[in-house]
Amino acid sequence: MFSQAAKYAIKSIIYIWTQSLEDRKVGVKEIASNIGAPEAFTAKILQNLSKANFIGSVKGPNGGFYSDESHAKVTLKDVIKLIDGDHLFSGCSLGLPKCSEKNPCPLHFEVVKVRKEIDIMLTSKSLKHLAVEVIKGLTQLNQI
Amino acid sequence: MFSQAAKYAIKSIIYIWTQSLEDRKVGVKEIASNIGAPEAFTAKILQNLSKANFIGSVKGPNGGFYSDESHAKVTLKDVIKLIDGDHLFSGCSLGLPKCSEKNPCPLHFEVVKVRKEIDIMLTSKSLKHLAVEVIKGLTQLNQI
DNA sequence: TATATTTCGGATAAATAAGTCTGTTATGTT
DNA sequence: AACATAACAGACTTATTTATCCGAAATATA
Repeated sequence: MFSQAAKYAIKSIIYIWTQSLEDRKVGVKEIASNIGAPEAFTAKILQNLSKANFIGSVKGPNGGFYSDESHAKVTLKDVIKLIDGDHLFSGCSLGLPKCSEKNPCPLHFEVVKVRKEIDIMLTSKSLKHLAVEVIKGLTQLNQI
Repeated sequence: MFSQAAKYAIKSIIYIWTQSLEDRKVGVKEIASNIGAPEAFTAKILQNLSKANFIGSVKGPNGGFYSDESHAKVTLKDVIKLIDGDHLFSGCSLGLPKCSEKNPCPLHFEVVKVRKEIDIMLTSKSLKHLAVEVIKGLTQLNQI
C-alpha cells in the first residue's frame, strides 16, 4: 500500500512527535534506530519532510528534528502525497486513461468505496494525534 | 495499489473472458493490443496465469488463451496474490514485525477497515462476472 | 514429413525504487 | 577564531520491477 520510504516517513514523524511533546529534539541516528530504518535513507527522507515543512529542523550542535504547533495539522495523506504521489487517491486503478463515473473501468465503483475508506484512514487523525496515542500506550511504534 | 504486472493480468483475463464467452481463443498479440500493454511483457504474465490455471492455453496454430467453466471462480484476489503476493491483505502496513490486535501499530485499526473494503472489492465478483459487465456495456476495458 | 503458428522458458536489458557515501553549510561551544 | 556537531545536497550503488529477446516445444495443416 505504501512505499518503503513512505513507511519510514510516517514512523519518523510519529517518533519525532513523541519526543517533541517532551521538548526533545532528535537526530537522524536516534530516529533511524528507533524506527528500525537505515540511517542514510532516513536522513534523505527527513530532509524532504523538512523541506515540505512537515517537520522542523535545526543544524549544528544540539540541533535535530522536531515538531511544534505549526506542524500539528499534518496528516498521513499529506505525507503519502509528498513521498508516493497521489496514485493511491486518484486516477484509474487499472491505468485506463479515461476512466470516470460515466466511463467506468471494471473496478471503478468498488475502488471508489475503497478510496473513501483510505481517505478516512489518512485524514481523520493528524500525525500528532497518532503520536499521542503512542504515548498513551494505545498503539506502538517499535515492537522489538 | 496494484503493480503494473497485476493490472495487465486483470485486464488480460477480463479481455480473454469477453472473447471466450463468444467461443474465441485469443493470442498474445491481440490481448496486448486490446489492453494497451507491451506484448512481450504480457506474454510473460499470461504464462504465469496459465501455469496457475487461472486461464487455459493451447499451443500451435489456432491456439491461444481462453477461459471456461473451470476458471469461472477465479477472483481478483487470486490474481493479485499470485502476481503481487499478499502484502495488500496481510502484514503490518508500516512493516512492524509484531503488529496485531493486542500489539497494534498506529494505523492498525484503520487498516483493518480499509482491508475489509479491499477484500470486498477483490472477492465479491469473479473475473468472469466482471467480463459479463463489460459485454453488457456497464463498464469498459479499452478506452482510447 | 515439412512448415507455419503459437505458447513456453530462460536470459538479458532498461527503468525505477531503495539505500549509501562524501563533502558542504549552519551553528553552538571553547 | 577554531572546532565539533548535525542537517543539507547531490552523486553514486544496489535491488527490484518492468520490459525485451531468442530459442525450444507443441500442434494444426498441407
